[in-house]
Amino acid sequence: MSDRPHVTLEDVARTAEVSLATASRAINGTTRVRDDLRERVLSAAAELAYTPNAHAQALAGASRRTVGVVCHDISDPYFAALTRGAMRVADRHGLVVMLAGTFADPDKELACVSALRAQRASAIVLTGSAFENRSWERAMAAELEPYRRGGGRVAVVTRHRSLRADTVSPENRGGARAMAEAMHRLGHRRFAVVTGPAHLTTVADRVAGFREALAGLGIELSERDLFEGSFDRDGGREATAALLAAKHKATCVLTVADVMAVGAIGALREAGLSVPDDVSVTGFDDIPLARDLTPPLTTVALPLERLGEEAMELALDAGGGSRGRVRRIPGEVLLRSSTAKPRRRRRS
Amino acid sequence: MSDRPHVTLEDVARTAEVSLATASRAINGTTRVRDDLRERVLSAAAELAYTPNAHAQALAGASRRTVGVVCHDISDPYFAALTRGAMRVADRHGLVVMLAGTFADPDKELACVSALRAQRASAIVLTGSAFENRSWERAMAAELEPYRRGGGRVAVVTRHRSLRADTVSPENRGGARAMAEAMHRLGHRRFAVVTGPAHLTTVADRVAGFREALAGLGIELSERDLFEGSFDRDGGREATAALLAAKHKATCVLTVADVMAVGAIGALREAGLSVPDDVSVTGFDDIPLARDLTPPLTTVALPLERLGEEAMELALDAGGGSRGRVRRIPGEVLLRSSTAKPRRRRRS
DNA sequence: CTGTTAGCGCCTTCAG
DNA sequence: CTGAAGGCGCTAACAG
Repeated sequence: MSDRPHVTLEDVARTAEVSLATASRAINGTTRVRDDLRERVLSAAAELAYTPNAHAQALAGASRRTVGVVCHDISDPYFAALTRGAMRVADRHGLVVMLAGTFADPDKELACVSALRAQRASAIVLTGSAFENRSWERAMAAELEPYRRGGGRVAVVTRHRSLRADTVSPENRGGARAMAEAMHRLGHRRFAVVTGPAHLTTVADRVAGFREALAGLGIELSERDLFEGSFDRDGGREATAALLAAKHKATCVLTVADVMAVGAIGALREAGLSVPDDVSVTGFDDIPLARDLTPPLTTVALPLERLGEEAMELALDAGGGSRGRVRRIPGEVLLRSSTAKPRRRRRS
Repeated sequence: MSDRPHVTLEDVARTAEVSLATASRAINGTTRVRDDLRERVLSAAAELAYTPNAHAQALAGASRRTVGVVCHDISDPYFAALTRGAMRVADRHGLVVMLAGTFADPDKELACVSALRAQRASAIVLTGSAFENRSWERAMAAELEPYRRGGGRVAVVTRHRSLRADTVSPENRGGARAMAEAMHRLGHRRFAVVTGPAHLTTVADRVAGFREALAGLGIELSERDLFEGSFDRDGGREATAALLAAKHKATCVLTVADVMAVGAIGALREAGLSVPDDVSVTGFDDIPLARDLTPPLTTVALPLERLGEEAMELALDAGGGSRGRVRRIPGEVLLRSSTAKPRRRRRS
């Protein structure tokens, strides 16, 4: 038809031979419009394959149909599940979500929030761990503050209270504590921790939980019992390789995430050790595939999709008045077969 | 500071005591601006925490910094990996991606494209299987056509040529053929297929590949050898349960996706069968965790992230002239331990 | 009910 | 180099 870059409402109005306003009303159903006119407008719109320009709509102050979700890495099952939950409720509200992946880069995360702010997203959900970094934290708060002042809502999962946003808080520390205690109860006395980057609050909290519980049971976790890797499968693999190289005598390896546990199990196996016969391994999160591993992974189960759903709900629910509702989500220790009583004879 | 809902360029200009135009130029670096003025503008912007309104920018015809990716379900490792690749290249180009999840609902998929169109996304990548459905297909084409006419670019992964978009085409059929042949070569003669919804082109293509290869080897796959479930882990589980209930005598179960294979292995195990000693199981895709399963999954490996990357690259590269470049991506049979030579004695 | 008109916030010719 | 003015597409008051 036309060569115009885009079909606009004006084109539709002209084709239907009505005024701009009438066309707008007919399409949005804002006000009643005489039937025949509406017919004409609608068919003109269909014929021209008209789609309203969301930018113009937003500018004109009508819609705010987009929300943002920012996460570190969508290909991590943890974030995938969270995001799915968040998307589901956004969808239910007829909102489109802009997903921003930061690849765990603090600067990029700031940039994402800025972009979302520019898009005038009506809500932003920050998932995943924050960075234990004062200046970053300040910068993020500085970005969020004006966003909120402009009417934006924000909710976070596992973040510092300092952001003063509604937060969904899985009990990382408590879950870790429970897991360490459960392993102790199973009979383990020599532990090692396979952990991720210490500057991630999630990591820090979980390790703290392990340490706390064990200390309470008379077992000190020293720096030499901690093996750090990236917060993914390969990180788990490498950290465990280091553990093996150090000839650590642990009978139980506590990891801070299921994905790391997967790597850990792989490394242990390659070294000829059996899980759980020689070493027990625990995870954290209960990602979907945890139960399908062999052996099925003992882990601290978190209702991942629900975390995402709740966060989005908080973000969308303008209620709550003063900033800072907190919804705690407990984790549950799931004993599966990657853990067992320690054997008598020491390994290696 | 102000109570205005949003800080605008005008606020910045006023604070800096310059004109709107100068403020704009100083911030965008479009034209040279006297140093002191620029300083003033920039510091005013910083002080007021100014963020340009992306909608206004887009409306004014300047930027088009968003691209869309639509997929069925982000929590499926296949889509997660694809999306990750796509996001990576978008990121590299300084673009924000809007991820739309359709939960495998054709209507929702149409709605997503419409929303992306409204956002004037500069490019749209459709990942994941199309639906084998004439009227849906027409509707999608009708939505895409005007989008393109308006300058929008679109690329698809595994879709019908009928959409006439640039496409990245993993060789589902060829890969399936190769897998079936490999299993035949291993010695298998009795096959069953655990498959997903037949209306997904991906599923259809893969099954066709199995059938084709087997037919060439003198083995007919009848309807009774096909067990259908949803396109995920649980679907694989259920389809396999049905297979077991039917007392199918297959020595090798070909599945159309790794996630389904995971379910299949679980079901087989629960029935007391050993994989691969009693039954061999194959997957398709090579999702990240495939190698970490026990036994590691024999599968048709597809470079998932690259699929996403290439699709986004095609979408972003206005070149290519006439619509319809096709980039074929071969799959590679990866023999791991979920498959083995069939045993002599028949099972069950 | 319907049409006219004034912005929404920004960019970009145009003059100066 | 800087300022004033028009317009991007749409909606929401206003008048008719």
